[in-house]
Amino acid sequence: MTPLARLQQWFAARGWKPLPFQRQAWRHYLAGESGLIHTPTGSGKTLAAFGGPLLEALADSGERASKDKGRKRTARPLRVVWITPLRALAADTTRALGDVAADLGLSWAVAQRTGDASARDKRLARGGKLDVLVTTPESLSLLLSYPDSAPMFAALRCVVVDEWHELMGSKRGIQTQLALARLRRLSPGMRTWGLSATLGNLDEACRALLPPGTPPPVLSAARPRPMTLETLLPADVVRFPWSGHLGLSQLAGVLERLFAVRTTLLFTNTRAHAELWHQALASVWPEDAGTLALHHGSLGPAVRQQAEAGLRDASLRCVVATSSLDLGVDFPSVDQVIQIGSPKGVARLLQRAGRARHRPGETGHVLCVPTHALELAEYAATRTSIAEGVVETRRPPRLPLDVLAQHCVTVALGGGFDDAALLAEVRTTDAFAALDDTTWKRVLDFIVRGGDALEHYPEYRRVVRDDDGMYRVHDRVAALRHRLSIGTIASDGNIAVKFLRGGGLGAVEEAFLSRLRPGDRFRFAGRLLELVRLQDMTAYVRLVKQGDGVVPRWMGGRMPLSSRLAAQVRTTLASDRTSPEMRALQPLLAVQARVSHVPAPDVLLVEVVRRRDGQHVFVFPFAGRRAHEGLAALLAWRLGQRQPNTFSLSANDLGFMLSPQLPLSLDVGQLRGLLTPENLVEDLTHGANLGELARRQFRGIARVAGLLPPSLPGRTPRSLRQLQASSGLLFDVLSRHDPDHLLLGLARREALEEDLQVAWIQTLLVGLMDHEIVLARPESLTPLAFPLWADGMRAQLSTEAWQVRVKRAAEQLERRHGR
DNA sequence: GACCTGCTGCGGTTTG
Repeated sequence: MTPLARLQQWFAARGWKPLPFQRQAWRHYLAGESGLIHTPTGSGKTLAAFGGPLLEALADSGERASKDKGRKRTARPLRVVWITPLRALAADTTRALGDVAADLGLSWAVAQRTGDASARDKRLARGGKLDVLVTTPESLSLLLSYPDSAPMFAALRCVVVDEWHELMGSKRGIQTQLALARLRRLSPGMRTWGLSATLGNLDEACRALLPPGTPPPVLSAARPRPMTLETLLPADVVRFPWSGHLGLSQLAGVLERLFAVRTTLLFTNTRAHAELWHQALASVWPEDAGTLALHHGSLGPAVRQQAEAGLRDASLRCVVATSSLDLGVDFPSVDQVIQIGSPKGVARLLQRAGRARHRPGETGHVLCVPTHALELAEYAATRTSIAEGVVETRRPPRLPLDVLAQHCVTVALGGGFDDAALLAEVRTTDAFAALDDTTWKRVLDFIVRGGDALEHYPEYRRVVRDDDGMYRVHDRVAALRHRLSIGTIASDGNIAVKFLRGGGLGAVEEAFLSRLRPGDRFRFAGRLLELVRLQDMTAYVRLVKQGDGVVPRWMGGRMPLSSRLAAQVRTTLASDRTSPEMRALQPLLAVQARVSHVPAPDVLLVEVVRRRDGQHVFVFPFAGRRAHEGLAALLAWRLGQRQPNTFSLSANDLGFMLSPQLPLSLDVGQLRGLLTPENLVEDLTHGANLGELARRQFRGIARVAGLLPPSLPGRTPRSLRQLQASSGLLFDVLSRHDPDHLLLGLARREALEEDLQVAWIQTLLVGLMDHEIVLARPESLTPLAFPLWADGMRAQLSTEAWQVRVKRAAEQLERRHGR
């Protein structure tokens, strides 16, 4: 039987037929090509990517069987490396790939090599007795840091990178690019196949992943599954909050929908919100409390695994989760997905909606629960974007030299490298294609000597150039420290939360816990806890039955609305009159139109309001929160240059607010002058305090580049304060003695590009040049301005004073608008 | 009567 017939037989035994994109993928694979498989639904992608290697192996084993008849099998080389971003996926994939191979009669050893892999698997991987290796980018780098790994990869046929859309936009993706270049060098015949969800820039995804050359095949799995987006409309939008994010006023409606089906995944945008929603649901939960669970990234593995197991065996009715459940193992028993608050992006909502059960022929569905009125427009805009196939892009970082430095030490450790050869290899990656000779020399100088400012510290002399010209690591301590700090994810300063008798619940930010005193209560992991003592970066707690407690606020990503979605919101506000959300929002938009203007494309709305608490200037570029923060700082700086003044700022996804201490008199002409793209970088550098932003960026960079000592296993982890101190010290030393240091330059560049989004602001300002500016002077806060004003007040006032102010303002508005 | 904007991800030990 031919290999293809064998594989088809395997499909037939399950009542399946190979899908067209799977057959295409196999054909390209057998022709020796690399490519990308793009599957909106995720179904069938594993077999699309794994079928090629299977067919090839089946053909080989047929040949070998006839040649080697009766002879003992010789050692087999590793054939496939499968990279996944999640350990949980590695375990699942290992099982799945092993099963298929075994079914087809291939006596393959399939094992995983991740941090939590079994000792047997690790031995197999290091010992070179494997056919298929499932791993993470970090573990792959670790393997490359061992000198005995090179022969192991010498006959590699294929690398599959799963969930490439997740990796490509981050430094983990860059680490992957560099590792792939290494593998291609060790095994020149190797193919690369990527698996990706829907993405706005598939071409870029290919460039970043695949070897340079002819345009690769990009295969799509069938047509996307139709998806419907439903909004839980508030009973009366006019009385619905104009501001706020938690949305507990919708609790009753949500509860009703929860019990209309068996199992629900309820997504919130922040960990604190997940805790609060879990608490609220638990207080009205009509059945056994054990059927409600919580899942977020600060919870310990045991707590999370319990929730995941409950989803797998369908014993849970509802899990309240954050992005920690966006990806990962599929839970076929989930019937319904609910999204609380803003979806923030098309891709994220699609991803979350896709977590609900896939039944053949059934459309996907997500129920959106607004937390304030304007989110209705976000939902309508998201639906339009989905219908038009507009999905966000992910941009790979350019020339991240910290990752390169780390990779060079890895390669030096894994048998050493020749300067010119490694440079050529590194330049085959998309990220470092433009790396110039000078910078390369400085990277080498950095890992060999520590650079000008650090050359007197022996711990920064990690790599040695030997007499034969090869760069190697000789020092055992340096080797250990390097392996301990491989990877690009920095997460420090968390305090473990543990019960007195063992059991760990997870980790909470140092800044939060260090404010509590023994005896204080807080809510975490869905429980009310009392702090007993704080010791060695661990908080020992005991369970409290009743009472009240604060919920930690974590510091994490900012989750701004994607710029694409923000722009769509403006279009929606201006022109969508038919969606249920926008019909519901009409009364509010009528207020907005009456007292000011409703924003429209090609129009920049500016509102100047005078209140008893001072003057407020609201600007609505609809560009996403990050850009608005930068723009607010820019305008404040430019205004301050004209006349000394002090401003308080606030920004959200739709616009920003400037509240000057001395009132301004603004006209359209002045606004134009303030919004000029000229001198942008310079003004932003001063206005947003780039130095401080760069200093903050530097901590992560220093860690990736190997300048910060890793905390040793089994020892008390270093506190955030210690880390900040050592990275701050380094930053100062370098700034003083080596101001041109390549990592300082990188920190400034990242602060400009990522924190401040200069490129995007530049595009925006150029675009605004031919927008009409509408300057309105409403007598009171408009529906658009209200959330910004409330935010700004919160920053200034205590919680209670803030509540009183917001309430009073809301009441005034209500009277004024005749509600 | 209207309040709770800060996500996710990984990683070492080796000489019994």
